[in-house]
Amino acid sequence: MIAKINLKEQGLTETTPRLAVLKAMEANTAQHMSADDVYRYLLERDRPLPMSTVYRVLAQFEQAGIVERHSFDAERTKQVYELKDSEHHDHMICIKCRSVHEFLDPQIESRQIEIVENLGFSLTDHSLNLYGICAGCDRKDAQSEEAIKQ
Amino acid sequence: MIAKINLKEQGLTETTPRLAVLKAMEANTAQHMSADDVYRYLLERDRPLPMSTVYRVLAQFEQAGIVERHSFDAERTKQVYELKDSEHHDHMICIKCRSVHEFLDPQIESRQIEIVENLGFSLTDHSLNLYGICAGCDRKDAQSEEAIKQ
DNA sequence: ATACGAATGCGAATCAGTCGCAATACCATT
DNA sequence: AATGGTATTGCGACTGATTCGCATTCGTAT
Repeated sequence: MIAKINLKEQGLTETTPRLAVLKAMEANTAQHMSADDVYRYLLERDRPLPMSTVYRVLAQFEQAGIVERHSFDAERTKQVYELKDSEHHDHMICIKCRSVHEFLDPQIESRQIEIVENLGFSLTDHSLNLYGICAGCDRKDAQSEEAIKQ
Repeated sequence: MIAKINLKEQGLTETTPRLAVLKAMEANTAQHMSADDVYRYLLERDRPLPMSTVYRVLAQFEQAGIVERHSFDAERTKQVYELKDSEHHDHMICIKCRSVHEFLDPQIESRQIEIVENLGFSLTDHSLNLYGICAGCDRKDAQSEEAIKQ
């Protein structure tokens, strides 16, 4: 659960566009949203905002620590955003259905710190993305192979 | 050391542009090369190739498994390529000087597989990027702080 | 040498994201 | 509630990275 976010507390004045983008993000916590997703959500469910404003507001939110930006797709380099909950986590991305599963593994987390320290490097951030095929798509694959055999 | 690559063995006919790009990559194994780096290298040291061809050839190489494509920069989304040696490895990127250090940690590798298996997911690929400040830049930072104090 | 398909060169197009600037909205103050 | 000054927005034009379409050229098997 993500605590209700108050823009003023994050040092941002409350403007209509910012509230709209925040609402869009809060309404879609289940998925990672691209700027375009936010744009289309607002167009359909709310009041249209120009793309440039969507980008700007998302950048402001990122700076303020309200959202986190990721770039999952190994090929296409579209960026997506998610509301930042207190817990850091890594991502597992299904290359078939593009679904994203979040996880956190303490063992990996602590090992990363060890590696980095051994090299005199100071860690500010990291991203671990696992790409593969999720259980759901795997099942579907098996089914369609069945179908072909018949 | 990377084994000498033979284009024909990888299913690619030997053309002048492909050989040129391969040479450029082989001459710069120490760094990760962007399409633009390859373009400029050829312009200066060899014979110019149009950007579109550089991109095309790099894409062909990627498909053939000759190079690997990464996107390190968390913000800017420029892609870089490196010749694929047999060993997979992860990357540690200095956010100051942009230098990239490669590493491989068996503990993390095996833990990833465990995590994925527990979730019925089949792993095809992964990327682990650690961002921080390298020993060299850390030293420089400390020095300039000294300088300011004086 | 010839012919066929594959690969290239060229520029135009696309795609995601950013920028400059005039117009407007916030909000503290009267 | 009106006012003023700053922060934010809307608009369109722009950029940088990458891709595409298509006529031309090259590589290779005959």
